[in-house]
Amino acid sequence: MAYDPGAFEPFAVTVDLVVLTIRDDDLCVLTVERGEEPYAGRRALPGGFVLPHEDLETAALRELAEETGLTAADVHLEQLRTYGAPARDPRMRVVSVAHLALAPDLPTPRAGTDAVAASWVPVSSVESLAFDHDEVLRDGLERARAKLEYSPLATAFCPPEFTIGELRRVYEVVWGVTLDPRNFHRKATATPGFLAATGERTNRQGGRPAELFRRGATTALLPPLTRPAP
Amino acid sequence: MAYDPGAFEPFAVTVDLVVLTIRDDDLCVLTVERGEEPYAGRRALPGGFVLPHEDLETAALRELAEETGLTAADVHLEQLRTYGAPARDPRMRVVSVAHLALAPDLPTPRAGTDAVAASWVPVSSVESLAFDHDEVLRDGLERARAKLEYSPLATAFCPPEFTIGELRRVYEVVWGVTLDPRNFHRKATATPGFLAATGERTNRQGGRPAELFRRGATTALLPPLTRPAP
DNA sequence: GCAAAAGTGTTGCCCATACACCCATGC
DNA sequence: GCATGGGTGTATGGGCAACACTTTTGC
Repeated sequence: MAYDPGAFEPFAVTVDLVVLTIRDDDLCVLTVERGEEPYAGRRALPGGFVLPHEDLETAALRELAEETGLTAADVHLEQLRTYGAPARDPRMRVVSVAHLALAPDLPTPRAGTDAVAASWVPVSSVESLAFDHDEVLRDGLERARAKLEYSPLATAFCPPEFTIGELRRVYEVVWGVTLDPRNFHRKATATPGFLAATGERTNRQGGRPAELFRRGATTALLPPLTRPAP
Repeated sequence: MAYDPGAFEPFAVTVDLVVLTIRDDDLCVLTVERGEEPYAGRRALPGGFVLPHEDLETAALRELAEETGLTAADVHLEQLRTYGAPARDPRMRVVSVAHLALAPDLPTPRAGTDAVAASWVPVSSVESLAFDHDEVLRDGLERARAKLEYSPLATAFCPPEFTIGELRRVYEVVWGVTLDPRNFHRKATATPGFLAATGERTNRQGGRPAELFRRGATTALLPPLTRPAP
């Protein structure tokens, strides 16, 4: 019965990454081009095998660093879901623990070592990824959209200091909606722990200089920022 | 790099189950007693190895049937999270895909084949489960509590036909709160797709006979049933 | 009648929306 | 001045908590 040693089948375990960022007011996902069969030439989500003594999250961070140069301090990373259909990889039995990462737009394109063909693709124009990665991406997007409502996750798309307008654009791009700037401002600043004022101002957006904020200490938004119906 | 065949370490992959039910107005979790080392004599969540050609969800359903006799039609089952710390099992590298199952109270105790020491334990009096199962249980409870708000999941704790009062008691027990019966009734019946009237009545609760409902067709509660603050 | 549970009506408050309006900058 | 984005004030409407009240059973 359970955990009878010796009676188990070996599996390969990988981590796959749904890395999202916002570039030019577009929600983008990191993809790599596959060089070998199966799915040679097709785009896929970045990922790789978990090493023998490595935690799952550590493996995800290592892959993320290899592909983007980003480290744990730069991104939000969380486990998404595990995919283990028997035939999802035609070569062998592979169970993949997918992770979701949210990153601010990178000024430097990429610092990766072996990220030969990695590139950001707007999620609206992604199609036919390798393996079951279309489904993984769908699940990741759904998770990200839902979590913006009740967690301060949107700040993960922003640089360390940001304006309310920049934060609002994150919500608008991820949700694909337009929000009232006045009401959004009131709501965001009124939610306790969401934002921490810096006292600084910037006029990088043009118009009247805006206050700069850092992310606050809370991990949950009470009350939540609700998504408009349709 | 990613998916280089031959360069992977074999892992054991298991499924673990957080099976919740409500017995005597108490939220209970299914546990088994371990017969062998490690953690011999300690209680643990039920689980076991994924078979070579088996889907993860299929494996979870098989384990669930072995322990409880419950089948897919009887329960709500969803993937919870995957646990893969290198030393979580001292014998070998094991990655466990935990699942959350919600079941109505079972009139028949258990129909399992090898469920020697399986038993329901109130979650308030669970302590020191084997492996990392305390953490798994905590995550499962948190998921269940959160999902009652925005999904019709509470009906999974009820028999096929139930009254509003029975449904309300599910919320009260899982959340550990008391709810206003009048407002709950209004809210539950007003949420589109949540409940389907049967036209039948029952007086099994005593007092004025209550209408019987079945679960409705929706998978999301709009608007959600919000949990009271503290 | 009395207790218990189901269900309805009503009221007042809070909060979200919509939008008028003012502020501070670049050009 | 004018355009652009930042930020505040305020009215209106819908939802929800609180609770009075009625209904229908068992004893």
